[in-house]
Amino acid sequence: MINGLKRTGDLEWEVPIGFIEGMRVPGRFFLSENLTATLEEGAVTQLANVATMPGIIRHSLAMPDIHWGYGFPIGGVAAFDYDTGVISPGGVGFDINCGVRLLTTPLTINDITKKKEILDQLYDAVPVGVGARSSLRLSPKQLDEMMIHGSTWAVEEGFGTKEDVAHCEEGGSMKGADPSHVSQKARSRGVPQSGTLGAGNHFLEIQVASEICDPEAAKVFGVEAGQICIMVHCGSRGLGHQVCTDHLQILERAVDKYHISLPDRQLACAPLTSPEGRAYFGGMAASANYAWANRQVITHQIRNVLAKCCGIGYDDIKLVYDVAHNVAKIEEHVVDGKLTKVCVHRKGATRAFGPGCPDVPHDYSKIGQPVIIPGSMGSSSYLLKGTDEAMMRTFGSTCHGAGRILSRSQAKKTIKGSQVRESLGREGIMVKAPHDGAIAEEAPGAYKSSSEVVSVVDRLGISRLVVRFEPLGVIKG
DNA sequence: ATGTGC
Repeated sequence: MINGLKRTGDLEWEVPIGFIEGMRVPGRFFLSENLTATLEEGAVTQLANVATMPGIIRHSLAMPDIHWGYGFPIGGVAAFDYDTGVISPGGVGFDINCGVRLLTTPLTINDITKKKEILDQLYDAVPVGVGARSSLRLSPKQLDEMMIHGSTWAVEEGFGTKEDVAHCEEGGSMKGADPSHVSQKARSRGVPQSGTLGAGNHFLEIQVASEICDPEAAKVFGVEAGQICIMVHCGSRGLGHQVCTDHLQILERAVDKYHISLPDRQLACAPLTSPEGRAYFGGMAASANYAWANRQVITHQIRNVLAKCCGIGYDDIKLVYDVAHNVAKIEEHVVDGKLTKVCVHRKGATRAFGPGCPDVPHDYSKIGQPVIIPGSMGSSSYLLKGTDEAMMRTFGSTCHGAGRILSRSQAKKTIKGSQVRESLGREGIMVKAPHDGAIAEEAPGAYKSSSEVVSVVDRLGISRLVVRFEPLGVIKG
């Protein structure tokens, strides 16, 4: 283990104040023995760097899928006091509201006799790849509405049902979205990319619910053993990326203006209550809503394909839930025994609100929020539930996925996409992608084990396992 | 992640 770290529990490590100069709070991260070898020194330094930022509360946190990112580590969670703290695009990531949703179908594995045909049709219906464009032709006014109202806009435009909206984090529509802080350049990227999947680790997968770990919660979430489910992982595409780029530039100047001292330029930030901080929040929330609407439009295309190919009704496909993995939110948490307004940055981390918390849908209120953790290509994905433990220890947060161990370029150098395709094929997993390079970058060997990551958060109790899913067919961007 | 990068 890296020098200077303190083990504080079975699965818990501390980065003590003094690890680097200027830390206001300790860092804390969660890892099992099996995962310690994957820990990068750079990611620990980033965790310590975040601990120097103004207004940070309690700890700079990282989940077991921690890895090196832009400024903040991926897998990072940091809460800042609303009145004295800052907001930082590095704490959210370039893909604002990169997130994932889980759909159930009335089908079982025996009903999937024409898997290739279904995948081909899904591939035709959902544009994938870098720079993918859709056939939607949004007017400037429609794009504004999409950014202000998110999923609600998409459903009003005919891309889903009212029940879908209720089963999204934030109702699929974050308050405070302000399209006036989304540049023309971002808008012009967003229009043709609405309703597209994107590239990298984004995917659309046909899965089967292979293990029910918590029958009561699974029943409430509407998932049964052997059921065919669909998982969609994508974000805000070029629009969110451009919003991040634009505001980083503004916030780099704000750092000097507000006399904020930072160990890394990539932590560019501004006070939450400053005009620059508010502007980023407004643009970020608009991008988050764009992403929720984007996943809703894709859901509509999926429903149409499955209705046609499998003879089921559009309404037979239910949305279990939709979570954000990259976003900053204004929330209230108990700090030193007092309910405190904070801005929680989750970057490659999932909200995991426990039973009875605000924003957990009515029908799930007794169980807690569904938490959706996608696996890397060809590996298991998971449905978990949020817990009281998460509310107390991690500002209601848990992990988001496997976490990379090989960079994209390293993966492409050492792994052949065609071989990955063949070996997955032997396991009965069909892969469709624009080119083999996309498969190599996302090969299972480029990632930590998602099951190990999920087992750590389950053992810690900051979320609890409900269902495990195995992939049958996957579309990669 | 991204109309991909020193």
